[in-house]
Amino acid sequence: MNASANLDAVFAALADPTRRAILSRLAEGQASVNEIAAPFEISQPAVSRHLKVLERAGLIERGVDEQRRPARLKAENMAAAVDWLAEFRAFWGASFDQLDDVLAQMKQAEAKDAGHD
Amino acid sequence: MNASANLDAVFAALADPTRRAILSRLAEGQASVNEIAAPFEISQPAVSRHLKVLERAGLIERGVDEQRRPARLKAENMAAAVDWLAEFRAFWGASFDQLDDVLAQMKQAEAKDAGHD
DNA sequence: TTTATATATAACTATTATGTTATGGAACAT
DNA sequence: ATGTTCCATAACATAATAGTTATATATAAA
Repeated sequence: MNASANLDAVFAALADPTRRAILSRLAEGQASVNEIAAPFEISQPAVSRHLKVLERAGLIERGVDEQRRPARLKAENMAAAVDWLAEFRAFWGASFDQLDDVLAQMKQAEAKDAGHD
Repeated sequence: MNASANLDAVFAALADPTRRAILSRLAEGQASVNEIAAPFEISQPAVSRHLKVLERAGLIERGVDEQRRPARLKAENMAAAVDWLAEFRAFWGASFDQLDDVLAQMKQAEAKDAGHD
């Protein structure tokens, strides 16, 4: 609901390398918990909890497939994060005039939940 | 040094609303610790520690001005964060074909430290 | 030299995060 | 019915985070 609290959750979720790796994995397609956990050395419950963090941040969605609870990417909140970071594009050292256009499109496309911090 | 560890620090730093507000403040120009602390209800030591977190994440630099240690924005690592997030632009729901061009420019502009993740 | 200002650090507390192992429960297979 | 697979949750240990107050340090001013 609160945009700032949402950004808290999104950035906090992205701060963990395991969770970023999970998101990269999900960019290739949805996957079950065991499929997601396979490449990591941590336990399955630990992965389940990472998935819960990602879900609370709105970065993934869960589904139902027999016993499985596949996770799939839901990247809109990444756009919100980029949107916040875009405030600082003038400080990135390069010329990002075009980015303004892109962000304008983004705001239009996201006209669903407008307000942002 | 390590790009992934760097992203850990950057995203973790961005996960706190006080720190995001500090960065927004610094986008208007460098400021001393007391100037930065003024709008907040937390103590000065707390602000000093937030600044240390931002500095370790490479998001600010400190200067010297008599007794003051002014902080100023250093946004390159924000670009690194956006760069990572850009992997997922295809999932943002809109068409961001132009973003590819922007990112290409970004990579060129950042030809200083190339490797990411 | 003493005092004031600006900031950092130390010591402490409370909360949150991340991992573990053990176990529970749902859905499927036999 | 029983076992197997898949996942979640409970209970716990440890570490990191974020805040506090008290104090130290550096520079400037009187």
